[in-house]
Amino acid sequence: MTPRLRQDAIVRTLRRTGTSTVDALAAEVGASRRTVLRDICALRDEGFVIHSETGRGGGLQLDPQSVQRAARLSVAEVFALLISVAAMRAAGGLPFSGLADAGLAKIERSLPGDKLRDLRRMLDCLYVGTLSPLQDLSDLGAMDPALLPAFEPAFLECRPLRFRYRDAKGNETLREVEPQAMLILPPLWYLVSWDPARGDFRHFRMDRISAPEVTDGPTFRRRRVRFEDDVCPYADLPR
Amino acid sequence: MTPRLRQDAIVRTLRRTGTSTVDALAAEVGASRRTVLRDICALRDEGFVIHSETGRGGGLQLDPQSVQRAARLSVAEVFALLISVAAMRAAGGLPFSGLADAGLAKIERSLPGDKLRDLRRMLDCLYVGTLSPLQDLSDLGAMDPALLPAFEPAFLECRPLRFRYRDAKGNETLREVEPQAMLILPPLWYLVSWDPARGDFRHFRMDRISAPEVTDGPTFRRRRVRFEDDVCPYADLPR
DNA sequence: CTATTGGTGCCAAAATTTGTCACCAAAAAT
DNA sequence: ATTTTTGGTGACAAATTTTGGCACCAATAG
Repeated sequence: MTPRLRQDAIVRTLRRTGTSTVDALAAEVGASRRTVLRDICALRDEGFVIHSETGRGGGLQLDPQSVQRAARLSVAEVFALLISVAAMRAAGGLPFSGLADAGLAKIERSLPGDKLRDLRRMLDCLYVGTLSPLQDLSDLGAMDPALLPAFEPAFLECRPLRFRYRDAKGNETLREVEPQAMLILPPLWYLVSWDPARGDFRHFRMDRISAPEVTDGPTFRRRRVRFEDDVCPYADLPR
Repeated sequence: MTPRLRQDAIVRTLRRTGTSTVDALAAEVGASRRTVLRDICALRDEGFVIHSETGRGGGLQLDPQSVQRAARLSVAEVFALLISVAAMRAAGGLPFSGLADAGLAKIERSLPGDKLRDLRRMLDCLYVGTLSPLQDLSDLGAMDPALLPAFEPAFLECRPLRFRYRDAKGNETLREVEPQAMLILPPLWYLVSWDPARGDFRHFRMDRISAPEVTDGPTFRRRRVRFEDDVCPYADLPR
């Protein structure tokens, strides 16, 4: 009898009997009192609420509401969580990143096949690198608060995005591009876009974008993006 | 690495790569060929449909329609995910942070009351601020790779932590403190600790800590931490 | 005070998991 | 036809995890 199976048996018994003592459970599942207590502990760690009362007439009781409602996340939500973990890792050590990955793995694994395909397609649009071109923090501007509300739907729904861009020399231009991917070179975020007017890819630092607007033009198709050397799609990173 | 985690990693890799050989999987998850084959066997027993083909160009392939199961996250895992989202927000705009928060909210809601209280208590140990004291990226050192494996259990289990600390002037001292909280002032991470020898709180920049060790001393109790002005517990932030 | 019941720490025994090695079978390349 | 690549099996010792047993604490009810 594996630990996992025994724990399932304990949950089932508790659901059936309502209240039960540790010793009764031990007899039921054919394990020692000590092992059952350890299992109770493990189940509580996993989120089951198990009330306990000492003394005569006491025992263990499983809160019927604690049956974990599976958190059903949308693909975009899982993607968003992945982004933040990926970005933090790229920025250097992230405390508890191992645990965060374990959690994400569980979530990913709970996604049905078709949603997983969607997620993978989105992950192909996320690139991370470690070498930041930025050496002086004072050069890091604030992101236009209007950017995210426009960028997010444009990126998710493959709609062209129009904005003003201020390049390194301070020149401002008006752009209308297809947001194809995101590149993270901490602490900078880049929008990797296909520029139809120029027939080529262009990178835009997100903190230099202003007055963004989702156009009502037709949706575009995703293209294969190419980078050099130390930049790789997040999906290909070993985890 | 426990069998369960390794099997999760194998499923993720197979989903990511489409087709993969046993040896590639073994290298990826850092286990022997034999172990991977055993894991494949176990996964098949659990209901995953994994096609295989011998000979050149052969390999393993996971049927994308394979089972899904509810994601049961532990409190520590949820905490870890929260940290990375919190850190990214603090570092400035995070694309899709709204979605990430929505996802986290769903996960949180799926946690039963008890575990939610635990999570809240952990969140009280997480502080974020926006003003970084750092203006020159060259001053940002690399975190000691040994830090996280020592810090994480010390923080989670309330065990004292011993380490060498190099202050701003370059002086090295040996410390033994109680890790009470984490403070994020991107891109810096601080360990907020109670120093029993000095009877006061002290902040330590994580990238200046070296040779960390969890002591086998008694566990400590969490204390109320106080900060000024623009630093607040993550739990108090509107979300 | 005593009996009952949950809960923890510790340690050695038991069970399981893992790595290594030899070897088989099928398919593709030569 | 032979070699190479790739999945798969069996066996056994080493490493790791799980388990049982024990002593003991805390709370509660009679």
